[in-house]
Amino acid sequence: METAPVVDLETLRRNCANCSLRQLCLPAGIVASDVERLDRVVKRRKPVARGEHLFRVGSGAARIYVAREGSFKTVACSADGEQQVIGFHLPGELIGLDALGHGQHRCDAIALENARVCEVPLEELHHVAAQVPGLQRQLLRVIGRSMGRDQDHLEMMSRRQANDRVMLFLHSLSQRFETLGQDGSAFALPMTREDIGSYLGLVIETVSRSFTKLQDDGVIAVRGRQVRLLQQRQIADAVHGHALH
Amino acid sequence: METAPVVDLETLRRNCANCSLRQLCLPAGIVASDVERLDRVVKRRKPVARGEHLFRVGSGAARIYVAREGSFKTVACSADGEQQVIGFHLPGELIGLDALGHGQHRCDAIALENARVCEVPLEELHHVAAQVPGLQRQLLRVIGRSMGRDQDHLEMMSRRQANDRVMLFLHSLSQRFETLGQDGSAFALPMTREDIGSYLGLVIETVSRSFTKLQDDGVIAVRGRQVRLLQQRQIADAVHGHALH
DNA sequence: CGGGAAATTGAGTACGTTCAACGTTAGTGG
DNA sequence: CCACTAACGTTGAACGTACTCAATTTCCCG
Repeated sequence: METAPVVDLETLRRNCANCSLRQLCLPAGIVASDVERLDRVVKRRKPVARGEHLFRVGSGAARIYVAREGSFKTVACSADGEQQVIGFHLPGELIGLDALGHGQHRCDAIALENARVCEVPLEELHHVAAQVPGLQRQLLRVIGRSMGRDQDHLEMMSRRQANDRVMLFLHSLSQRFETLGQDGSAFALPMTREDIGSYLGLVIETVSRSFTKLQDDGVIAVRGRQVRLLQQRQIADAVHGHALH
Repeated sequence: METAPVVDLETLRRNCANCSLRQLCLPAGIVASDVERLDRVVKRRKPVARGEHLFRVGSGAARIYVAREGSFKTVACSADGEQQVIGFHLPGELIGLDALGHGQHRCDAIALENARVCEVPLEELHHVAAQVPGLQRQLLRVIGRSMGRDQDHLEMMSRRQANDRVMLFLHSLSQRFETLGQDGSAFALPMTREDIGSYLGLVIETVSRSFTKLQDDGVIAVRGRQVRLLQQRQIADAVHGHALH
């Protein structure tokens, strides 16, 4: 138990109105009084440790989550136990939308680092959204952005050359870090090479070789999980299909 | 121009309450009086001819569409003009969600056959959804199903073997036809081999060879676009990862 | 019936996978 | 604080599958 003043500070620091992700999250574009109503249905969950599951395949979809600190991966499991990483979720990005369709999660969500999430009960969100017109729109916008990232993923998978896939991947991450107000040209990968390989449909060795190749070509600098994009122009060109050969 | 009685029949046949797709579409689970309110904002569009665009990259996202008769493909265009089929849309399935995120369509939508769509202005849908709680939920369910199909697509792309991709593709189509109340074990592909190849990340020759191989193995029977699934068990096994070797 | 697109088939090549060995990093306990 | 260990990552050589290029056949629509 804590004394009253401390609780207040904690509350203040933690609610939507004061969240650094506010612009990216559900409250964006909603007037202060309505943010308060939204805030009341958002549960702050205790931290999720690295490697811990946020939810699992088959569990009900009573809530959606927003990564608040730390990033997550979602992993689809075939019946035979083969796994595939289908998404990475940086702070401000929604997790758990996969269950909207049939009420059951189709994938596992696992924390890539020690993380923290906001938890939004769907039923209560519906109630608030019905009363706050802007929230409904914003919910669809956020869902739409999530679908856009899925489409980006698909575009990566459709590239024939492993190098192109990796460049697209780095470009996508770069943009998302910049959206978070961080440096998009130098960042730490929160995931392993194995995760990247699974996400891109490549084996780990190929990912490793691609990183090495891109470094040799002077396009990026890699050291472990630390990455710097040296020739953003070249990467952007590859993204737009003007291949380098 | 038509005489009054004919118009009435047309109207009756065309509105949501009498649509054969009702169970799959936005009205599902909404009481009759509310269906009427939804119905009032749904515009029936004049038929879309085979090969015609429903919308194009960059156009605003004022509306979403539901395929009513005939199917569609959505095609993403890289800046260099390279195209990739990112989705097929059978009757009852939503088209145009790709613009929810940023208000602009990221792909072209093209009719694969002479088709007909329902057109739903987003702004008006928001209004009705705010008043009809069930509609909001149903909209999210339909969106969720659409995301589920995207995830299925991704799972196809992640398969290493071309045969597996094609089998997953046929399985997915089969299920969707059955949802429509049609025969899931024998159907006509609405799209070309080229479309299939683009969708699966394979060249057209590989798609052709896979069809031939699957036919030689007795798994399917193909003749042009007419397909029959002979060993659904084997296909289901492949889908679940128990490869055939 | 003719023309053009769609689909099939064949041979050679390129790229990523597989299998295997080695290096490196980070987290743990003595 | 350092040694130890296991997970993570890199590099190399041989192989296999899908791609490329090219020729031919089938199908569909006017």
